[in-house]
Amino acid sequence: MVPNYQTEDKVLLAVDCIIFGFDEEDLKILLIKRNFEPEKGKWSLMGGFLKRHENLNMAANRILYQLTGIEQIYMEQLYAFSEVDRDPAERTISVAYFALINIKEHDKALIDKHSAHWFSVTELPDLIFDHSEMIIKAIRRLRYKTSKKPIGFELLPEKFTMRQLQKLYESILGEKLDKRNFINKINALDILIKLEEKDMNSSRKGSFLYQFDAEKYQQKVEEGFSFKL
Amino acid sequence: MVPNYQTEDKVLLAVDCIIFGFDEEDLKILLIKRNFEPEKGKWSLMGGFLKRHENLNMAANRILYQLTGIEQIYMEQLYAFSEVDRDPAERTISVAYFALINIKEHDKALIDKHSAHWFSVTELPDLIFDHSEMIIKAIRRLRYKTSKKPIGFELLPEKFTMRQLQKLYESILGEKLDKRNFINKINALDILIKLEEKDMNSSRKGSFLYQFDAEKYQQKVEEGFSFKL
DNA sequence: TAATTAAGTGTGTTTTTTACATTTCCAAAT
DNA sequence: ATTTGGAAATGTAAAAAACACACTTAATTA
Repeated sequence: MVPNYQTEDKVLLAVDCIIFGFDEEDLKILLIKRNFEPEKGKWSLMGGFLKRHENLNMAANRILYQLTGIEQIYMEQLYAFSEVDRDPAERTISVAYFALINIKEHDKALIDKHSAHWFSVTELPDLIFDHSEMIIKAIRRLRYKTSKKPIGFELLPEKFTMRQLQKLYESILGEKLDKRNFINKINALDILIKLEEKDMNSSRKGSFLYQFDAEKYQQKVEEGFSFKL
Repeated sequence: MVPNYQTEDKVLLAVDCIIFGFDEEDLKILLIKRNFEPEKGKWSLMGGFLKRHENLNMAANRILYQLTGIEQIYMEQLYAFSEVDRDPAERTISVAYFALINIKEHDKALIDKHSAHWFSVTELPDLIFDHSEMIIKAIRRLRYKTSKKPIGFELLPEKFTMRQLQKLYESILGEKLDKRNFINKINALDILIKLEEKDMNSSRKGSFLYQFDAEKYQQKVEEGFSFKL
């Protein structure tokens, strides 16, 4: 009954990261080709082990930095995966994190170094261990969060069009949304700044660019505002 | 870059359980008085260490069984707590679980054995380590779940009155609800069986008893029904 | 200057949520 | 037998939110 710290089993604690990105069209996940055993040559999430001097958030940050070169990444703990045989090499528990990044911002050299590749969430390859399960759970969580808070701006460039934002939401939620209703709802939230600039790539008319207004957002959160999209 | 399983730091992995109960009036949490070091004599969540042959769910079940004597407990993984110094005795990561039980059902002898005690969530004592933080997170999660799925029947006796159910929801959500609207919503869900029996304790008129209809509920879940209360 | 293409915009309808007060039933007291 | 007290039970109208839906505008290119 009384635990004895000395005699208890210790385990390796891994952190695996589901890195979401968005490329104007599809929600994507960054995967690496493992260049080490076990399961060398197969696709997997980027991961690593928790070190003595770190907490899990620090470990996740470190791992994300290793692959993307980005230091301040939006990131959340997802779930601890602990099946006894999940890693055939050794008893390992993995705490999965998911992260949202602007797909254009990361360091290409690091991607190459890790033989990493962006996969659309609708066309994922086979993955090692329980990594597919992790991704399924991450997508579910992202969907939920998206429908409750205006998350997701991390996935877009600093300036974006309403159309891009809508496509992002559509690809996260996996369904088409009505253009007018979407814009009305977003505007009702009142957390975007409409810029004078237009993006002329998508059409002849050009579409206005917007910016996320972090200050207004923060203020609304503090006022206890509840977001639902 | 390439991990070497041999040289990585291993850690103790604990599981701590937030056990919720409901006593007709208040939402409560079951805490134990630690009879071992560190922090002997202080209040804490019931916990234990993950063993070699178990996954985390099994460990949580084992720990819950130890304290309550109940085998099939509703239970969910909450979050992994990993601050480096959270346990002064040794580097320990704790995965918190929360559980919902019928407060009348558990084994009193075990409670005594562990010097356990039910505390109202509004009057919690000081707790060891980061256990208060765990509880705050658990309550937040429970609130969210409650507002989305008709969870919480696990907290009530098999047969209960509408009033009891409403009080349960009120104590989880921390706010008063309108009686008529509550009943209308619950009835709209169509997952309760109204019994002929009445509970005569609460009033002279007596109030009808209800039962949760697990089959109907299951069916609705399969049909993709989404619940919001 | 006509044609093309995506951007931008508003309203009526339906559904959901909320607010709210009176009557009914039973047991206990008289 | 009658009265009384106290919680249980019940429905509707108003407000708010969600949804469906189609035409006009702006700028470029042929």
